[in-house]
Amino acid sequence: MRNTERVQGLASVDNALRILLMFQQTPELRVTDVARRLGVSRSTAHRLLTTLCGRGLAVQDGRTRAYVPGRTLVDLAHALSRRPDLLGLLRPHLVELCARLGETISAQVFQGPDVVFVDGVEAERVLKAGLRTGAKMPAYAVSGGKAYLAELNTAEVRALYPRGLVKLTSHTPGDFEALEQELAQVRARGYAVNLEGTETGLHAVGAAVHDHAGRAIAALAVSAPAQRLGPERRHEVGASLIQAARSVEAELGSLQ
Amino acid sequence: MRNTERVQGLASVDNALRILLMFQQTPELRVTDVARRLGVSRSTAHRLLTTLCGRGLAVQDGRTRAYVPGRTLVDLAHALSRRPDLLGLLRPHLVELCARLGETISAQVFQGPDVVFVDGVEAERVLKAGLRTGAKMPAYAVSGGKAYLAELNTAEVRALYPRGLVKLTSHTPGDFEALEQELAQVRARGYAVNLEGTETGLHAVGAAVHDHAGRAIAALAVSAPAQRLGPERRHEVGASLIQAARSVEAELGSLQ
DNA sequence: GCGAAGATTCCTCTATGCGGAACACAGAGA
DNA sequence: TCTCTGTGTTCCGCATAGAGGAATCTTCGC
Repeated sequence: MRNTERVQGLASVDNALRILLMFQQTPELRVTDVARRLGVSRSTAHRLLTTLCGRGLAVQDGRTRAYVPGRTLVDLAHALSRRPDLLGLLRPHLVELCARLGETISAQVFQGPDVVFVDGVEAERVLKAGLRTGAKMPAYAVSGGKAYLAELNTAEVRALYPRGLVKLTSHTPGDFEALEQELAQVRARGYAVNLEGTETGLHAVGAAVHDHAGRAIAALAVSAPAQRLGPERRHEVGASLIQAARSVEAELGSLQ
Repeated sequence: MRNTERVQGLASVDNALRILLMFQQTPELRVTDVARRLGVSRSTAHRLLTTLCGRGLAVQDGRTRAYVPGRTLVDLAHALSRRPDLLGLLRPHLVELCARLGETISAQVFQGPDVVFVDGVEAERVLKAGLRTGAKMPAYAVSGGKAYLAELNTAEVRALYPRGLVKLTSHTPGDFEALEQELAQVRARGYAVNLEGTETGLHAVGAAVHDHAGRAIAALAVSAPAQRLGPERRHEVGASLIQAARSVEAELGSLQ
């Protein structure tokens, strides 16, 4: 495995999933192209493709020998799109916010001490924050996570990190005192900010989304190059995120 | 790997794909359930699920700890469903034929000497032929494949099987003489039949679908228990398949 | 608080997935 | 028609990636 692409979990499985995702941009895939893009041998690429064919997720065109998406893949998608869910509710808001604010926007959900990036829409500028969909990070290092932690009391926050905090950059809060100061500011402002907490040069603003019982269940976050997210802009973005969160919550409420 | 389920290609990849397909019937998956259904250990199931999460194809609900489909999976599906293709054209015909004839219907494409089952709709009766989507079989052993071979000349057919034919059941044609007799009948009738050629007790009828240049590019086939596909019924089904094939061809022609 | 069930982590082991090479196939050009 | 090149497929040997088991952690119900 000489591939330098980030691998999450099982490498063989990850490569097969990447082939599926290639179908979004490339309707027809060739063994040689797949091998090159994955950084694997042709025989490996062939094995992966034939495995996908075995479950009807891909099919080979007998004339051109290229591989195209199989019906089972589309059927799966149709079955899923019939189920409204939180992610489905969030999506149009992500799109609208990205268009209005001109910055990359992401949706995050909480998993114990971490947040997971579950969706996002990328800004269309050349210099922009990229998407982290699928990534998991400590909540205290991410704006959406801070918005969540601000709704817990001190003991609850400490219980999430029994071994203390680990700084990702020099700006990440490194102990509970620093984190509590930040969370107090989040509570006062209504939105959270993250100034180079996960990556140098990157700023972010986040606001929590609540369920009908008032518990934070997700967060909306805008991330951008630091020079584009000064104090005034952050306040403007924060207000937009809070407004969007309230809209999502209203839609969630109407589903109960 | 103690799993007895058919494995196509890489076992680890196949298991991950099966998890994706589980989302069609089961909106939320638990590690323990996935492990049981795949026949693997819980740690393996957990590894597979976290790999899916790494590419945004699944996401874990932080509160319930169950895994649900991720946005990337649905986005992929939506991107694919925006592309009309042969499979897309065939689908409504498969659904209509299945409803009208009351039997399992499948779409097959050709790959050299074989056919691949690329789509299908299963009859709603208790006793019925199952779907073979994803499976590859010798063309001479399958009704859709015979419909295709009937449009080749003798030399072309022989060139596809340089090592001769292999009987799958006692009814599969075992040499070129027997096969040519069958293909002559296909040409006379306009549709192909397969009487227990791949499985004892199973009969099938197939007809080829052509592109604008008149080349067979796919086949529609009805398969059913032998007692339900006597000579008269086969003729009726054959006529319906030919009619549907002509409709698909008209729609294909309108796309040129 | 306790026990049971389920999820996660980590270690060891081996068989599965990998790459390389040979072969098969297809197309283009002479 | 033949040759060459590019691409897809098959097969073999190898070692490491993936699997299972056990310990640990987490959650839930009583």
